[in-house]
Amino acid sequence: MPQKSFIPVLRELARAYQEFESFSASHIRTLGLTPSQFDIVATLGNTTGMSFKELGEKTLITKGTLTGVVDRLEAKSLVRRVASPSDGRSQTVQLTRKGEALFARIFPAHLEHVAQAFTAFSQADLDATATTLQRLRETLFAAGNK
Amino acid sequence: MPQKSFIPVLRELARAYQEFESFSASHIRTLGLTPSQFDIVATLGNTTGMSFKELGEKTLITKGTLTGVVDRLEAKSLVRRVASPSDGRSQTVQLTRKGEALFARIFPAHLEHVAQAFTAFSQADLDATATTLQRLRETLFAAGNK
DNA sequence: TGACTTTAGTTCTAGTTAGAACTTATGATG
DNA sequence: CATCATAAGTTCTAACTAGAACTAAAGTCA
Repeated sequence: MPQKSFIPVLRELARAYQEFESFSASHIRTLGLTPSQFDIVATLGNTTGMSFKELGEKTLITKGTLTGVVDRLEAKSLVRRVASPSDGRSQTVQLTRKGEALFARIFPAHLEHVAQAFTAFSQADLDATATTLQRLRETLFAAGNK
Repeated sequence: MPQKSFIPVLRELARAYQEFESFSASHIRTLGLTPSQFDIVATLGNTTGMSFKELGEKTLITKGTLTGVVDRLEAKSLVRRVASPSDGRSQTVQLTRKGEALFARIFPAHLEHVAQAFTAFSQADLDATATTLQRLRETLFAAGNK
């Protein structure tokens, strides 16, 4: 490994991520949700629901946190918990009618908002960037699990 | 902007960042600090101290949060607040003797830990990745401020 | 079947987080 | 100099966060 040249990579990774987060979050808040709540609604949209486990894997929210986020969405009548028929430990989380309506209204709007950030990127740029990030992620994953 | 091809970029960005965070944070916790506390100690190391404003810019921690993090480091006697002589509103945050000793002990150790994640990257890879991330960050920044 | 282990989700804790309102000090402008 | 706007930190609130301990339900295997 060459000296400490990985430090700029980490600095830029953190800055890029936080720049995106703040850009995205400020729009999401105007839609009446927190970023985590939006993630859950967006993930459940156009599905028949999924378990906490699956929802956590897709949104990168750990299970302890997820319980609370789903609680608050349930309090807003946007999602519901349904006991799994096949597994007595498992809950299926689904959008309610109201949740589906919200999803239909805000998800395209948010995508449109985020898309504006990428007007300067060509298709080739996007592909190359995704590939670079994927390699970085895989490297970090391997390091964390060895 | 070409369709929705920016979505994989965002997914990989979030996953890479979180992978790094969890890899880094689990090591930091074994050293007795939280990630935010470590960031502050690492930023203050080998300096004569800096204001909350400067500390916030370097660590990406917003001022409201920073007050609490510094409070807890002060409670551990790792940093101290010193009133700025030139600006009555400003506080300078410095490592104490104990904070400097901690910095000297854990900062190199953590760098070493993180370096292990990058053994598969050549110098050219690192440079290219940093450049890609920098461009992404600048694009997102421009979008957030227009 | 019975004992053991694993898994799904909840609960609890300490800490972080952003944003907004607030206090005090500084700077700018007439 | 007086007024007004800006800037630095603090405080407050609601929510998220990871991790660890816990409960209950499956799965494993002898």
